[in-house]
Amino acid sequence: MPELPEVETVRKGLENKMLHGVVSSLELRREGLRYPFPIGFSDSVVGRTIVSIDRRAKYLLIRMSDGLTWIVHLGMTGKFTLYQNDSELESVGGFAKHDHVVIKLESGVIAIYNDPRRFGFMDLIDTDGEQNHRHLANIGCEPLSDDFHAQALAFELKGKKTPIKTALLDQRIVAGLGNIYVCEILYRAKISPKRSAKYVAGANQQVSHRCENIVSHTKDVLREAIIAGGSTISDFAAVDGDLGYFAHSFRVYGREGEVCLGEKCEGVVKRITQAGRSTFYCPQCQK
DNA sequence: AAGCGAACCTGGCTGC
DNA sequence: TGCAGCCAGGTTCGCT
Repeated sequence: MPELPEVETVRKGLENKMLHGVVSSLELRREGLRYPFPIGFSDSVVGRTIVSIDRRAKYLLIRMSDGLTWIVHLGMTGKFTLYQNDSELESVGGFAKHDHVVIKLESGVIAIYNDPRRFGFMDLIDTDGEQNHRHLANIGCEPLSDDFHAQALAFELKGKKTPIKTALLDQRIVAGLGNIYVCEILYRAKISPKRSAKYVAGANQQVSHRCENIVSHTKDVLREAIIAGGSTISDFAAVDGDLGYFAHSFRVYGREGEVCLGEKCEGVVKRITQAGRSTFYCPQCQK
């Protein structure tokens, strides 16, 4: 389910209840998710302290004592639910279908990872070797960091024939954008998703106003979504990273056949398929 | 080499 | 009520 803002919301929720906690048990209720769990998973984690919880792109990085990092990717349907203690878990009827991983802390807190489609995965790595990890090695810059600016984006897009929609979904170009937010960003930037990346990058030696547009709208959309996620989960009991919190703010995604929300635009939102994914856009105001 | 489509899974919704 | 078909927010693999 989650794109960058949802993963960030989950990160905050876990941090709120689990930071500085010591893992007392790890129960794996199946062999793996998308990939098998790492060998010796439970033994490696039990007894360690959670030192910090970070995020890179859509990856959660749970930093454990003594240089171990626990990587979690939520895939499409991964979520965590947190309970204060055993009795709180029992009060909701215990485990649910697709509860795959159960983390218990010495404080009594329980975190349950649930993932119906099992596109998510978990892995353990040495924190030192993080740059070399197959999933983290080739990821582009964080869109909310100062490194993400118009020149940097133009450099990445330069010479690419692929549509801008597909390019922005490429995690090597920018980290953490997914299908929904890319649609929303291009809508706000008034750029057609069908434009080639190189067209958006513009001519050599100049900073494309289109890239500036995309960068500023990217930061806006992500920040708004993170705020929406954070404000909705007042009590962090469940950290499900559901896009529902921001869904009412979608201006184009999922609005096929509806009138464009743009000022004075009478266009109708269209849905097309690009690289196997649905793209929603307004052919009238996105040029 | 870049750029597609398919594959990995389950569940929810639509239409017959 | 049942069932087939299509869709889903991600990532990787393999073929052109």
